[in-house]
Amino acid sequence: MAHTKTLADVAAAAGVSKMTASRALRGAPDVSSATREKVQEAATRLGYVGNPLAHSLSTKRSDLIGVVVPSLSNIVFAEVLTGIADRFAGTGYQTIFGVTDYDPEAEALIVQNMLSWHPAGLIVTGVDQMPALRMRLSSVEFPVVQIMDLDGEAVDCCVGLSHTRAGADMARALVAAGRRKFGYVGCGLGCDTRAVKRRKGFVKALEERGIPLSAELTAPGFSSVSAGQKMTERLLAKNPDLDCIYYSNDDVAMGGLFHALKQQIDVPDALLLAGFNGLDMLSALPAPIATSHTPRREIGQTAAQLILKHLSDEDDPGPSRIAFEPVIDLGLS
Amino acid sequence: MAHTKTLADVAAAAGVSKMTASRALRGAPDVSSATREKVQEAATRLGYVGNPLAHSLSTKRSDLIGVVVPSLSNIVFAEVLTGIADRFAGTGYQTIFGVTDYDPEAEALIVQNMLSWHPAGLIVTGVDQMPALRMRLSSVEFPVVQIMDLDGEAVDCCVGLSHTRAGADMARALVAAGRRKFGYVGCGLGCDTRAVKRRKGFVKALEERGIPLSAELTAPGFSSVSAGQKMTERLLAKNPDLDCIYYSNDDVAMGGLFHALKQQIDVPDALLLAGFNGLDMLSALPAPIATSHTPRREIGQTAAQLILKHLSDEDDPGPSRIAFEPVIDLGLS
DNA sequence: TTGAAAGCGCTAACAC
DNA sequence: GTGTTAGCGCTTTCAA
Repeated sequence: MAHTKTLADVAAAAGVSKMTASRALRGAPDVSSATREKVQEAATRLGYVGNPLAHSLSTKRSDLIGVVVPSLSNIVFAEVLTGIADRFAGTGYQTIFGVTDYDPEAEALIVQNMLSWHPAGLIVTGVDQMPALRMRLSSVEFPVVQIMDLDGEAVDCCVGLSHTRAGADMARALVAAGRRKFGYVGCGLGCDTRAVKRRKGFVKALEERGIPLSAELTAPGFSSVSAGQKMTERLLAKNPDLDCIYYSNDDVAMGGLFHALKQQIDVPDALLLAGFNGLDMLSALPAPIATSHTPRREIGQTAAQLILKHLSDEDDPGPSRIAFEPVIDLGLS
Repeated sequence: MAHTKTLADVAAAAGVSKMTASRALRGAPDVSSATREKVQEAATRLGYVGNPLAHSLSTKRSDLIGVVVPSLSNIVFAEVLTGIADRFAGTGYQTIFGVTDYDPEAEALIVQNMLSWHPAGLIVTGVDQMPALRMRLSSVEFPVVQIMDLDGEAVDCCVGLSHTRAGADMARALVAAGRRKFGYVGCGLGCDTRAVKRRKGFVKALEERGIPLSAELTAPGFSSVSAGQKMTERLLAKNPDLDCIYYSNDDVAMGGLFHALKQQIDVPDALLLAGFNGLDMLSALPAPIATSHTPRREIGQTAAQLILKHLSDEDDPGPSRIAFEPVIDLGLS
């Protein structure tokens, strides 16, 4: 590509001015269809590709959508991203993304950096940003969507679910299913505020029914199947009489199941395991894991949709708050 | 953000010209340390954030790194992305990414679109791009790294492993472990060229030892645990005498394991299951799955590192080809 | 060591 | 309907 074709080249080739070419290519209303065709023909012939850099600098608005997630090793966020990418595919918007590793300061830095690109919209995970970042976000002039979590105050738009309530709902469902001796196993509660909320809702709902949490084991570090396995082993060694364990998520719960299978523990009759997310994989497991199904992909799509709506609407539709209801599935058929 | 601060503001505040401010901020050599400090002080005081759009337009080179992967629902690519993001964190480069859904035409479109951003580098998955895209890529003036696959001709740099050989190695290891009646189960071979290569290497290595593939079941659609479970059930129903099944990857193999566990099949003694990737999760399973451990994260980091090297070096280091050797683990302790 | 002019490729705002 | 002018915010000349 010796010399990238510019609008000027197209205009020259079509025998019109740069402005007319620009208008024609963007489909502005006031261009005669004759010139429009001339210009389009010239553009395709030259293989003209617009320069979004120049475009954005001129309009002070890029077609970039910033997306910030805490982690990618967790399949859940990968699915959310897929939903986002899905919805933006073919719209001309480009997603740029950042991974915070659950570090609020890293998040602030990443967002700050994204802002310098003058994005058309921003999607960030959760509602628990640092105060400085919240303030910064509330003063931007493009749509901001906070996803996954509804427990807290949103800056602008918000798509997700109440994790506190999800935890409480699960507690009620498990009690209704006859469980009484509860254990809890969690990973990364130091940084995953949503897992903390679920645990809190869970414990509170139990207490409201006069049932204590009999045992608990938490660990720093990211959640993983193997962590779940080891922690379950330790928890059960000290508390063999539990009839139910609530986990910070499905991954950890699967580790618990694998331990139980090895130990020939009767799941779910003797011990019911409950996670969170409703990973597809669960349906294939040799024994059931109770879970709350969350629409990850849909959350991503909805967030993207919301941004598109804000960008297309003449009149700003204002902040929205879209709540999804996780569906509890105890897996007891 | 009423009026975003520009370089002109900083310059004015520091009492110098725009040019001097620009040079000072970029750390150009020929600026007196006195003015440099003045400018830097003014910049931080005003909260100045450079505009990468203008910068890129001017230099005709952005700080964007394009990353194209076939899918995100597969944890493998999420891990590669994590590695890439890791390495670029704090370098000032921004990754923009696209998901092709294993569609070569979508890939061509996405890359074309990325090129218009004048990225500083590009990372694409595999070496099997459409000819038109290959040609396009070979003529760009920034580093291009193809990742994951080494079986084919690279456009520029290449980081990954030979899937053909990985399949063959696994076949040899399984034969050495005494297996003789082989089955194969695979998903999405219509689009996942790397899985196809592994299967091909596997079958060929078996043949070289005079062992045929006794049974095979493939299906369109993306790989998943549940697909693996169902397909294994069907395969074993017709071929109960298999003593080993090779899967297109670990996900599908896990589905197979779950089926076997339900059926009380003795894994691995009666039936050995083999996948590919070496997912962390495998170590927690109640029965072993043979696998080839691939360094996903490391591949991502290496690709990023390669780009950084090309961008920093005065003299172009030229195309590199970095091969990783997957480590086979039969899980038979 | 510093500054002034010109321009990256595009578009908003006016003329014609 | 179409062209002209003047930027967007930065950097690359080149001159001082």
